[in-house]
Amino acid sequence: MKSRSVQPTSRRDRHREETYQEIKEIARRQLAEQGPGGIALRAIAREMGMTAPGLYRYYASLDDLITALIVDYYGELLGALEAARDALPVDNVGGRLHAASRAFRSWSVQHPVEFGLIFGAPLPRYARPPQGPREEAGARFGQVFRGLFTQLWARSPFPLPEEGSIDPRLVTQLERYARTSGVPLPPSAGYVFLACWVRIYGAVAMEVFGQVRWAVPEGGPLFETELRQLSTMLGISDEYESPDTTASEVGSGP
Amino acid sequence: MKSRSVQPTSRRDRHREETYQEIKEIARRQLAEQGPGGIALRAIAREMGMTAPGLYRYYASLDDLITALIVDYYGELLGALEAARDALPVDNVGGRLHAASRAFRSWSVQHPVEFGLIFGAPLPRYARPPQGPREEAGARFGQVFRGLFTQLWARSPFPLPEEGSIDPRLVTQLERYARTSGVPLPPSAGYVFLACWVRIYGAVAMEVFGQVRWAVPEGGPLFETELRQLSTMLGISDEYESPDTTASEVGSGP
DNA sequence: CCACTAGGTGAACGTTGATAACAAAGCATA
DNA sequence: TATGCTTTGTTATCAACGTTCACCTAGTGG
Repeated sequence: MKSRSVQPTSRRDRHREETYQEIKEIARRQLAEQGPGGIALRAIAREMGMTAPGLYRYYASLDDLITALIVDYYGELLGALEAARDALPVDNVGGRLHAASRAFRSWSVQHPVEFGLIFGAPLPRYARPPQGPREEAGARFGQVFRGLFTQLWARSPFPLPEEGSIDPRLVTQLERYARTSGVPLPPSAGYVFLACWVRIYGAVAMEVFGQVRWAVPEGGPLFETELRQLSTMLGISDEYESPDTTASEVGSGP
Repeated sequence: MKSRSVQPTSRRDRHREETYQEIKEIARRQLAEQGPGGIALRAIAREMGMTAPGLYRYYASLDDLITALIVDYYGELLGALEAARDALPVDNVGGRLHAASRAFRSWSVQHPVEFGLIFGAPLPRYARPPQGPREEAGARFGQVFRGLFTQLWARSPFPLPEEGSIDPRLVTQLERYARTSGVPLPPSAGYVFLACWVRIYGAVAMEVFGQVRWAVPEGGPLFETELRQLSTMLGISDEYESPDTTASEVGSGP
């Protein structure tokens, strides 16, 4: 790794980068089409006009490839969230929170398999690396909501549940979290944040995993209602607006 | 299929039933130890002292085996729920609801892989059968909470959100659900039920899938707090009691 | 021009799910 | 009791998988 040259994009390096992208591209299509586990090194190589062992010059194992994919997906989801958030003015914190939440659901519904990879049970043989780019991506992802939430709290504090109604052990945990991660939220506000996230995650996960179909054929309305309830809870119901009806139409897969 | 004999448990039938159980038993251990995807027909056969094709006399495919496992797990989870519920007197609806909810979390935390199989993303190559014993098991599972919830509502109606705050499409969906499934709940009460379930499912899924570890190392306290909040929302906070502290200690996996 | 290395191939190992052809039990009936 | 069908299991085989090794080739840098 002699990073001597100012122009690190040599002819070969560019080709290598292209190959990286091509591999991931094909893996993505396999993932989306065949579901997880449909990612097969040999199939990728075949489609690329290569042989399987050649891929090991790029990824040390299938797990590494999948990890790279997850990181990419995380990044794209993060991008979608930030884009939705930044489409509104900075002072409209409530609107930004709504937009980010909706973006989270939209992306998840449109990428069910990928959602499962990120937020669901770990893949069969796939061992989740404990500390790596994946965890970092997760942290940045959480930061979006955390940031908006703390802004909201700083701007106009919303009513909190009594401390007594929160499990003391949870209070301890939240205090430690606030201390180590530098999030200036009192424990009960931290709990409200967690509770909000639980509802958003729960609603989306249930929809994506087809776990709510027995009651509700399509998850959009439920999510919208949850969002609205949350906004009243956080005192930003004024900034709640029904989404564009055209944007909520999503053809979910089988 | 001549069901002529009154004694269907012939010598062979018993042996066959034993073999069924042995297969599932080994598959369960593989699942728990190796994670999903660790279930391999050949490995099962090897461990049984058989050859792989012989297993096809019992299950038409690996998917069928997994489906059978899921149904079994569903049944056991259901049993745990009912047991926890029935440990309390029938008139203590609130307590029963708490007990069932806690049983749901306990089982899920103690069976993370199995939980993923039931409530998470479908397995790689596994195609979820649209209508079968699995759906039936899911229906019975939901019935536990639905039953308690409707009882609770019939006994002492809790405050409901204004109809106007619920997405009209969701109202329509809930009306249709109440009509087709015979659950005598007004739409807004149906929404409250769904919202409660979203929070319970969300909290448990996040804990099991390790999606909340960044904030909270152990999910018990968060779940308890959620449960308590829900009970206040449903007007049964009087019947809320802190669980036995000894029962909340659960050694979660790596 | 020459040496070195990155990138790719072929063969091989051990694994998987699945099917087809065939043998041996078990069981029931003539 | 003897015959014949059904159930249960085996062997052989196929196609696919991840991964490793030895080898080759083409491009790069000195």
